[in-house]
Amino acid sequence: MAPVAADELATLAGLLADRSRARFLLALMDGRAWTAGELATEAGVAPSTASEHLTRLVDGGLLVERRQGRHRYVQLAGPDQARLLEGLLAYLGPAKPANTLRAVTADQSLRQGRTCYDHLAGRLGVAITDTMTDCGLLTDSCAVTDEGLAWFAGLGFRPTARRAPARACLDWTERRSHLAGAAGAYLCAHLLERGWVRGVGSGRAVRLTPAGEEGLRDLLGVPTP
Amino acid sequence: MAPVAADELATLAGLLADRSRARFLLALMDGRAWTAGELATEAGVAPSTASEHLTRLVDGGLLVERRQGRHRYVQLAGPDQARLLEGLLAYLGPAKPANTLRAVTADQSLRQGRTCYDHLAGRLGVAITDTMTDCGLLTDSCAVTDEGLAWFAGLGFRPTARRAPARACLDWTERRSHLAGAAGAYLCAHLLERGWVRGVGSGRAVRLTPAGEEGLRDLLGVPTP
DNA sequence: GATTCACTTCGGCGGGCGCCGAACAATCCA
DNA sequence: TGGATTGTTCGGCGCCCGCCGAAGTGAATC
Repeated sequence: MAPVAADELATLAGLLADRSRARFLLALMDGRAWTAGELATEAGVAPSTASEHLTRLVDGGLLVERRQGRHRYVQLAGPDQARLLEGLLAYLGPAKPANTLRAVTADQSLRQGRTCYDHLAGRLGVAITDTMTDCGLLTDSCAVTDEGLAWFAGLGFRPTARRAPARACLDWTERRSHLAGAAGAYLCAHLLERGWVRGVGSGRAVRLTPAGEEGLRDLLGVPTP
Repeated sequence: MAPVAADELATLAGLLADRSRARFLLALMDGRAWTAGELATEAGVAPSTASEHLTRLVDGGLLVERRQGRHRYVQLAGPDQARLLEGLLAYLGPAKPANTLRAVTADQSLRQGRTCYDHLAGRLGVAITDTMTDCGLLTDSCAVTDEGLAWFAGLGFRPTARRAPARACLDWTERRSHLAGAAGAYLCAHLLERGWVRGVGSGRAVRLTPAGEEGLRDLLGVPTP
């Protein structure tokens, strides 16, 4: 077969084939920008080591960087890169049971609800997606219906030509699909801004606030997940 | 973040992060079983080298092997593994333009039609999928409609609980979805068996035969792609 | 039973990769 | 201006990995 494709595949995989770089990428799955130092701490390596890794990831196109003062902010390059990682995580399947109390509770809250690059995932994400499907706002495969388009317009969402308004993203803890794409990102940002969803701890875990529970019930008739 | 997930990701990526192993996997994307020797020739490495690579891929769960006499047959472990590779190839995007005549023609026929693990892809695969969608046999997102279920039943297809009857697979040359899953695999096998689709050369490339053109026109009203 | 064939195991070679600490550069703050 | 903070570059260390050829195993063939 075409050796060129094999080389590209091997090169791409090589970028991910390192414990430290993998930890960077997993951390960056929250969609936020991290500084080089934060990532070094996160992965437990020296700043110099992290710096070299980041250069490789940026050169490889997986990350984009923004220099600001004496900080180097780095972020997933875009939805394509997030999708790539999601696909790999979905293949690896649900994380194995954790063995320390701290890890267990962190794991629990992560399963309960989290951000997945720029949209909601975990039980919360799946529950919202299910309810929207029941309401006829989404099709079974997470496409936005006409009714759904009107609903999103009511929230202030305006679809663009550049990015698909909605797509299904396979949830790696629930093994079910949840809403992703531009509409999913908008919804997530909207709920965070309204304070209906709030971050838990420093990671990607999020939870529904009491106000959010009520608000979503009004908006969709969603039961507490 | 959970270091365990990072380690698993890095380990998995490490399996793919080698030119020779990547060539093996790409070759095995045709869904057939290859012998160790064939793969060694394909990748241009010594048999001993290939043997070691195959052991790693089997241990890593990407491949399954079957010993038969003095041959070691090896094959993609299943649809999950094929999906994983499809996802990576889709990220890499359409292959860059080839620069030798032989490569160009091989590339052309591959784009025209090919098997993708166990179903049809390329222009042919997308064209068949599109026509089936137009006929109301599939939804926009490659789910089988009730009408489609009846149509497939007429072909002798019997859905099982173990595998989803249909799903969308992103075509890495067309950048469009085509039909995959159990129904896609059945259709591909069916067309090959009837002689409506035939392999071109030794790779994954396939083309529609005159009989197939006529037969599909009867069955679906499909124009020549 | 001897030969051939497909594959595996082993030893050894070379190269690349990940890691660190030390020195350096750039920026912010007092 | 001087010192603290942040990140980068460089040299060097050690390890792992991919590769090969030679020798070995086991099955098929004659």
